[in-house]
Amino acid sequence: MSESSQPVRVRFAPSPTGRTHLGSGRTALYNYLLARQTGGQFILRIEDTDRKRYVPGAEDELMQSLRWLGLEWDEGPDVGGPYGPYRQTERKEIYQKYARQLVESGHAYYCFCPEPETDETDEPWQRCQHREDCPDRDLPLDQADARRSAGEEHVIRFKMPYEGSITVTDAIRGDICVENSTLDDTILVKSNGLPVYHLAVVIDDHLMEITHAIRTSEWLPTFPLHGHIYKAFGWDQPVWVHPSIFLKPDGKGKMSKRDSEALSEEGKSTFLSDFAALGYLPEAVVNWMALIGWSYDDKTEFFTLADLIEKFSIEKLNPAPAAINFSKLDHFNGLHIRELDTADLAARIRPFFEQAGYPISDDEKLHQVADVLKIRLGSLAEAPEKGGFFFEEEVHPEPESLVGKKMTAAESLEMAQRIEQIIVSLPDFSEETANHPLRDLAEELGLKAGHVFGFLRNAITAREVSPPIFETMTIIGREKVLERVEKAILKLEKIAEER
RNA sequence: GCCCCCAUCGUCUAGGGGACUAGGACGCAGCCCUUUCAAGGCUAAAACGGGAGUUCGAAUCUCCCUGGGGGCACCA
Repeated sequence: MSESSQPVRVRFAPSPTGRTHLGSGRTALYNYLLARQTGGQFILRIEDTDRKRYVPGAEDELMQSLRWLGLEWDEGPDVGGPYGPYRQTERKEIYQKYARQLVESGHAYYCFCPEPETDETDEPWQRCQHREDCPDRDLPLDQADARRSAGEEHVIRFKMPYEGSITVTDAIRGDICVENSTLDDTILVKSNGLPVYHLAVVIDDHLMEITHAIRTSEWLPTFPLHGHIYKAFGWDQPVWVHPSIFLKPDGKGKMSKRDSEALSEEGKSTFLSDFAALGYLPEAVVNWMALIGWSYDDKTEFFTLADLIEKFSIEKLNPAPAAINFSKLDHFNGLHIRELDTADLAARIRPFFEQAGYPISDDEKLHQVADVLKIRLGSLAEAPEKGGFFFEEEVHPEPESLVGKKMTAAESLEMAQRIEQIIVSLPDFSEETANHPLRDLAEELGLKAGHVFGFLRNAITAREVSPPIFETMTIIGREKVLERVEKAILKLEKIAEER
């Protein structure tokens, strides 16, 4: 509770180049938590300066995903705010003005070198690194301006000092010192006039008065460059925080497109917009991803968003890369499902039943089903599979499943008939009234209670596993129970005859 | 190849010189509960990468090695 008790201004700044990933979700989450914890602002900024990779619709998908997680932003392209515009392509003039300032102060230069052939060098490090070999690096500004106004194509490059070193500071790693000789004259403004990330991020963070910049450790290699740009402008830097990246479940490298595709084939995903359909609660996803690279103490793992807002701290961020673990997500999903109140759960499983072809008309029944399913659901998507029979008009058990273990069909038939009699004869049908008579029946016939209940389970649900049979029968109702038991008896009669 | 980051059970982690016979969680195995399945409870197996230092004392500090990860675009 040191620096973070002052209201922060943080931003989540994705580029709309594809679907939103789990890793982005976590970065957004951490930003959000810090903002809410300190009463500061959470800003959404769209970094869309790469027109080639721009994907229409990505921005909508992104915003929907963040809102699904519950991460509402205070300023952004759709909600506006006093520091807009919040879409970088709409800030082009701003960048050009500051880039020019950098050139005039001698920290950057116009470079007229043609773009190198996109030669098929597989190794990125073999490409032109553009340092001493650039003839334009020390071109007098008036000459450069003349060539520009003559329409000559150019970019603006940062003029990296040949000597010396720079130290930048990451909140979770400490100081990072790099020799300038290992750095490049990186392009700041492309020939189309749009800035690259390195320039835009510095200018925007400064102008938007960002106090804490949280981004993944992929940015560590270019962090020193950003330090140089800040220095060139003479601006103060925000507190930099670089949570480490997520590794694939096997811990070998970060997720690639191929990996994502492989995951979706096993019914998993790292795309935020997939989790809802897979039956995951946003509460669980939030809990899960918060804990990949961050921890609170040595025992607490269950967190709501509100808990996280209260407990999150930069100090407890782990600098090491972390593998994602889907079984842990399943675990958290189960925990959060069980935390839901029944009406809430009912509302959340309803679409899954409907999508599976079970039209739900009886709200009271849905509520009862939700109640009984609550401790059995690892995911909302399992609801139809585990409770679909509650909504089926008829059920079709395998005849053989009605024959008890180590019992003959005739014995099973007799048992079934006696069960039916009991259910019919009861003045009032409930667990209290039916339990003992049914158990007594088992004893009388020299059977185990499991035989009786097993038969009922198969007859009524047409499956081997179900919620406890009395709860199940109560929901289905005595009338329907009897109907299904009678049908089961018919099947048993048939089997018994054939033998 | 060059630069940067990192290093505790299979995985996520607690730990920041003595409280460590290294704790928790997931998963896994067993047991209990039990009409099935779960949920819940209990138990087990499971880790400080290696080597030098510093220190009375190192999982904790330093260095080297090894290993892992990231980056090296007119992408972010």
